[in-house]
Amino acid sequence: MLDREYDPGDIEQKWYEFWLENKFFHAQEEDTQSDAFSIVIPPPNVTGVLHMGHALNNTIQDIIIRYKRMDGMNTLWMPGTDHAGIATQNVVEKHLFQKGISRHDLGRDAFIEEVWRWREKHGGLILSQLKRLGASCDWDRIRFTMDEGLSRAVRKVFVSLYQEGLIYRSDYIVNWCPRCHSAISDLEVEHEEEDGYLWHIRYPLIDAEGDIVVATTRPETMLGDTAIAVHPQDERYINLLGKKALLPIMNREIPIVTDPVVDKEFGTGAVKITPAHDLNDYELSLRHDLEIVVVIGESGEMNENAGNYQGMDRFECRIQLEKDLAEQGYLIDKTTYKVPVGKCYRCKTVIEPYLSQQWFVSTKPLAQEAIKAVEQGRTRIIPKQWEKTYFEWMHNIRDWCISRQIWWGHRIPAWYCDECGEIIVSETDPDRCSGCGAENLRQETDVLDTWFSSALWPFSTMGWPDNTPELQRFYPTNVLVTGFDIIFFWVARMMMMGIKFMGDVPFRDVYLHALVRDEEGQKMSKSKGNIVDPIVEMDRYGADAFRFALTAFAAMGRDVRLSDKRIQGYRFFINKIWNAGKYVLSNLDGFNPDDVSFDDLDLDLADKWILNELNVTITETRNALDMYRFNDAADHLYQFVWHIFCDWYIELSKSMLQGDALRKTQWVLNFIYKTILELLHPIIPFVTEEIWQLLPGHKRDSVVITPYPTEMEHLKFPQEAQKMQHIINVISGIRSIRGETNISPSLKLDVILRPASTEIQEVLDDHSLHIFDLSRVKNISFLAPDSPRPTKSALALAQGIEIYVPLEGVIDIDKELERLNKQIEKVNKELEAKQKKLINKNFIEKAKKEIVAEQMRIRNDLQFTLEKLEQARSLLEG
RNA sequence: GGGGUGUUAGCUCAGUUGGUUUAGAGCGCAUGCUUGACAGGCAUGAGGUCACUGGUUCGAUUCCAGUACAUCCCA
Repeated sequence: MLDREYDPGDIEQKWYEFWLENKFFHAQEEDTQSDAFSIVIPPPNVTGVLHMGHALNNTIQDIIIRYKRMDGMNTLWMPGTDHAGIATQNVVEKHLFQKGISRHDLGRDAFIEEVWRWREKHGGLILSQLKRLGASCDWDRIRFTMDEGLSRAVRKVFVSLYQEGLIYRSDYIVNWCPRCHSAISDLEVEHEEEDGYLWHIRYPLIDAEGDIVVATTRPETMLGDTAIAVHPQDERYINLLGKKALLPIMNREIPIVTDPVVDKEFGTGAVKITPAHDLNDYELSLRHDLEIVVVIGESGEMNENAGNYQGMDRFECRIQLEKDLAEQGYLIDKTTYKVPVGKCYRCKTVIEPYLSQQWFVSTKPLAQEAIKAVEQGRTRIIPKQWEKTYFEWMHNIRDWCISRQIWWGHRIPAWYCDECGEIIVSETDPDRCSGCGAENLRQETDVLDTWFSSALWPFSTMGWPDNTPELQRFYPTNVLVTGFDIIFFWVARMMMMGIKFMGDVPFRDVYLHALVRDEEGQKMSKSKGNIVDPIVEMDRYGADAFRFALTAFAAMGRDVRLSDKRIQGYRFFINKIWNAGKYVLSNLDGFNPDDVSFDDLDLDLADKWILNELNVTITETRNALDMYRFNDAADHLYQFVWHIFCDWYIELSKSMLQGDALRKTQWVLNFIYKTILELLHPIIPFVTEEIWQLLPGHKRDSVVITPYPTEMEHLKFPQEAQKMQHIINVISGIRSIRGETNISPSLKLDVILRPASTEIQEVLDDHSLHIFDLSRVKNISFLAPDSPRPTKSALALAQGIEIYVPLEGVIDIDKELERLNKQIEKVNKELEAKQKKLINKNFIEKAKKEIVAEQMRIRNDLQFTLEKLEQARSLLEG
């Protein structure tokens, strides 16, 4: 006997261990019989803890993989984590800092050892959290981007791209994060508009009278100015062509140049040029062959080229400089201005555009193939609307800065020979220079962007560059499930690398799901304090309720607004399932479905109806899952379990279990309930397993490996289902009268039914037991279709049936009149609308015949209904 | 500045190829129920000019354009 309430705690752990022990999640790479189905997990950061985004993402993947596994496929869900270069380095540095140690104290090798130790100790947290969620990953294959195998893949890809000229090393203005001490890619910069100022600064002219005024949002960069630029057609400055100006403070002579990129509308139309600290200025400086002066260093401090300001932080310098400029009469004006600011997406530090030597991937040729693959449908992006975003970005792709000035990560396999200047890029560590034979080589100190290794994930995790059975069986993967926020970071790059190195796309489908937000639609963040913690929710309501909530809200392409309360709501559903299970089990004493032959079952109308409904639900659920419409699947199952099975069939079964019908009712209850559990298992794995194991006659060791239900031809009963609908309608009609006309709940009613045909009467008569059971009726009598209607009765109308409840001493006449009037008004309105439509000649002529006929039929029905209602009203009043 | 998405019940959202889904669900609300699985429950209800303005059409919540507001991405 099950407990009174469902208590998830122990049950979840028990079954997860059971699944692992039995290796149900383990993919068979040697199995060539069954169809393969594979997913690679979006690797969470090894430093990470499970947040709502992970929870949604992995719930969806688990639903898919469990569904496919039950459907008989050889499934692989490849798990793992990425090494999160900068993030992890930060975490470990912070940890060391508490002990008063900096990474420089340790040195590179010792620090990296420290990171590995840290990862040993704390890196498994998020994986255990995924297990808590129920994720059925193939844990025997777990991968890490810094594993030896994956590192080998990284090297091979790097070398091969370098040899093809698709990786190059160059001086360029990159996004420099002074806090992370590294270059980052364009994607890692968040752009915002902030309230700032526009400073107008006067630069005296050298060979002429007066001065030229420039406007800038970043005065501190002026220390590195090497020119002033104006638009060639700007008449205001036409007389200054070829002249020079004096850079204040630094007292450096700088040329005035013209360039069409200068915006005449901005400020005074004259702009200062700082090639080392602005991308546009840099490109302009190349065209004009300008000097380049770096004035800001790697920590955002002013360097030795900044004169008296050396050593100052760039923002302190700004303040001091403003003061000095004002004092010396160079500052003309300072106005408020909306300034675009780029910030590091990790630490929110203001990015410094910084001229340095970096490694880049030339992405255009790779992008071309990735575009083609989606255009040709070799990879589908779902929902389709994201294709446009994908194409847009791919078409305008810029080269990818892949070098990072940190220690934790894949060290770039390049060596420099100081003797001859040769650069050696090689998969294996070289011991001498390939150019001059010198032995003192220096390895590049930079490491690669973490996303570089993530881009290889779909094949590196399967053993590439070796040609493994896994690759043969499971590449390309069937679907990638991820949030749209990393479509560029990750999806696009995997596409490029997969096509390049595997010759085929990395995944057939990309399913992009919503982002999880809070109740108000705000992004969840620690600083806002609006975080809903998945672990807390699972502790409170169980993993199943949590998963079901996520699934039910995971409509395609939308945000998921989640709150504690909504998760609680779905716990009630889990509890409902639990209680239904309790009911079913308590009525199966001594029952074994194997003792019963289906053909001998004498099924009742209600049985055939519920079996038919089950079939419909199976189809709907499968369709929804196949189309990634998880909320629809959840919805159909919720509706069937609660409002069809529990509300109707269980109630009907109570009397059927009493007499001769015991056996077949037990069979139906068991069958329906077992199928429900199987249908629900991918969404709510724990509670379904717990009860499924207790049901008699299950054939497998676990619901995990039980075939997912399919439509069953021999259990389709559409006609019986229709007949049953009459019974349901009558019961609802009676309940409605009772509910609205102040009838005492304990009072058993007399009911008169007036069916529109003898056929319907037969159905009602044969199955009146159900009506008695569910509507507290003591007597049912029938009126022939042509007999007069009873007077002084309440009326409810069902399809083809009039339901009368004599009101003598039973019914509140005023309430019934009120009820009738309300209905009459409603029907009247609808009827008018239909009339209007059917009067319209154009409609009759142009609309399809079937439509017109159907509209006429509806009109007639409405008219008929109206007449009945009005008659009932006059009978009451009379 | 360029692009995407959204606006449907008090709240959160479905609505898959224009006409029956005469606009649905969950929560909330109202009324009544100690119903032998479940009060974390049962029954019955109330509640919507489908943002606004035009267009296409016999017919628009649905297709198209514009407006307003919201939100996200890119520069």
